Amino acid sequence: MALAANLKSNDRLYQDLARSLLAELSSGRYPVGSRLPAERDLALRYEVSRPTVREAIIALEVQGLVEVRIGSGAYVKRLPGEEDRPGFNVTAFELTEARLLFEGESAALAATQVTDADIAEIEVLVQRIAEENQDPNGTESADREFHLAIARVTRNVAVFNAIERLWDLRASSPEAALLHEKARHANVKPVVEEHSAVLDALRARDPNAARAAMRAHLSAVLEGLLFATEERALAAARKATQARRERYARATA
Amino acid sequence: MALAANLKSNDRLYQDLARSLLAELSSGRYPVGSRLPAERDLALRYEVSRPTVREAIIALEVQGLVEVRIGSGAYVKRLPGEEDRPGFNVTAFELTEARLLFEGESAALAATQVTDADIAEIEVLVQRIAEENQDPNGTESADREFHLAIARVTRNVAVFNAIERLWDLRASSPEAALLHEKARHANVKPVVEEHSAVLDALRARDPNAARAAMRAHLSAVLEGLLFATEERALAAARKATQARRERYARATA
DNA sequence: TTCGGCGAATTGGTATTACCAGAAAGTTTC
DNA sequence: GAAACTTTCTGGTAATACCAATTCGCCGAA
Repeated sequence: MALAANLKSNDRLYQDLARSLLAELSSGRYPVGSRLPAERDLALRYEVSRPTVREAIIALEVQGLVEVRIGSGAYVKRLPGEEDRPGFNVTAFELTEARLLFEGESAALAATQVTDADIAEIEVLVQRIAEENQDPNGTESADREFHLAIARVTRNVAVFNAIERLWDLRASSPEAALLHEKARHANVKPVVEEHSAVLDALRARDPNAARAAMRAHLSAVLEGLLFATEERALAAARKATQARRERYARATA
Repeated sequence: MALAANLKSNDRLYQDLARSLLAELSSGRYPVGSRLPAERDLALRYEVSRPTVREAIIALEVQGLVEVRIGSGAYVKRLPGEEDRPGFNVTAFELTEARLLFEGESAALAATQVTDADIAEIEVLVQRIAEENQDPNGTESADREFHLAIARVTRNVAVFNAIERLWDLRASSPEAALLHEKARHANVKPVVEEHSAVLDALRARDPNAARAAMRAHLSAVLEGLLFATEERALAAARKATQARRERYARATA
């Protein structure tokens, strides 16, 4: 099996082969620590030459996915999905808490920098969320765009990138994506209202109001998240986050 | 020239060769857009076989450093030093402003989560700054450790990573490093006092005081930064940042 | 002179074969 | 049963050949 027919053949052979091997890693066929077939065997199986197999394996090696031991074989070092960048495995709660802190300040700074053109752009994004209500993916995208647009208004690349990164982490965390989807379903209207409140604060160029509105919005998201967590019977997780939430709410009240 | 003697030969040949090519890219011999010698030429020059040359080039290609065009050659796509992660070119002002916003919240959250053990650890770090006064690198390192320790106390990995990333960006920005070094020289004692103020707020478990102390500290850093910028006769930059600073100060007053 | 096209030279893409060195497993020997 | 040897398997590297895509110069036509 696994002949040349499996290869897409738009790229070079080694790239196709690397992609195929990547897919096999993702499929769980070769768990971390296991050994890949010998180069000669892979060459036979995929009907390519051994140099081509070596090129594909080197491509995986450079990416840190496999480790080649001379005379022994190529061993799986890391699975494709497991990013090596730190902070990949953050909980949905941590991500949203971080957004609550950072995006609140982002909104406050944005209120001091915002222009009329910015406001017009953000108005469109607020509308889009309401319009794309029917399509879950659509609202997800529009929601992201709204928050990133505000971060962009700060005119601070470091601030923008930090917040964008939080969204990227959320996208790459299956748990977070799942929880947010569950949490958002019944909440599209409140989200629009809360976004509008932030927009109003920006219009008024009032940083404190913008911070408060953004924090109120993300506090609501956090609440929804905890509710969704509870629904999924993650009782243990809820216990920990609940205590934490109360402690933080009590301290900042 | 450039015989096998250039290769370190501890690793596999393709790795040595890739390292040699990387060094040549860094040396500016092959600027972005230029073409590398043909595989056959490289094989002759480095006294290796063409498959080995191909493996090395593929290693560079996977890293996004070169782009191989069939029938044409391998072209330099990106230089080794130039990180492709976004936000690499942020100004020192942007970085410190972002820290002012984010680390203020980090300190506030930390004040709600801090334990006695955390406080003991941070006390040591505050002391180290005063002690390592003579060694610029030492104070730089101790300064970083202090701020990251507080971020760690939040128990929020997303928060910690975001702040750590800001420090990493600062380290990789020559301009920021230079400016901070100039700005810090006469300010070690104030820094220790400001850090102590943050520590006191943590001891009191007072998030609002912690936020205020951290923001005051980073505001002072920002002032020093602007002063250093001025000293370096970056009048134009100062004009932009000055106006920005005033607008933000006026709005949040 | 200029422009278009054709063809040779160059370059990367891939396959084949061969041999070496390190590692692992099996066998023999004590 | 354990140690030493031997066989076998594995990756590392080299050499060669041929194909396909590109490039570029030559040449002829306008």
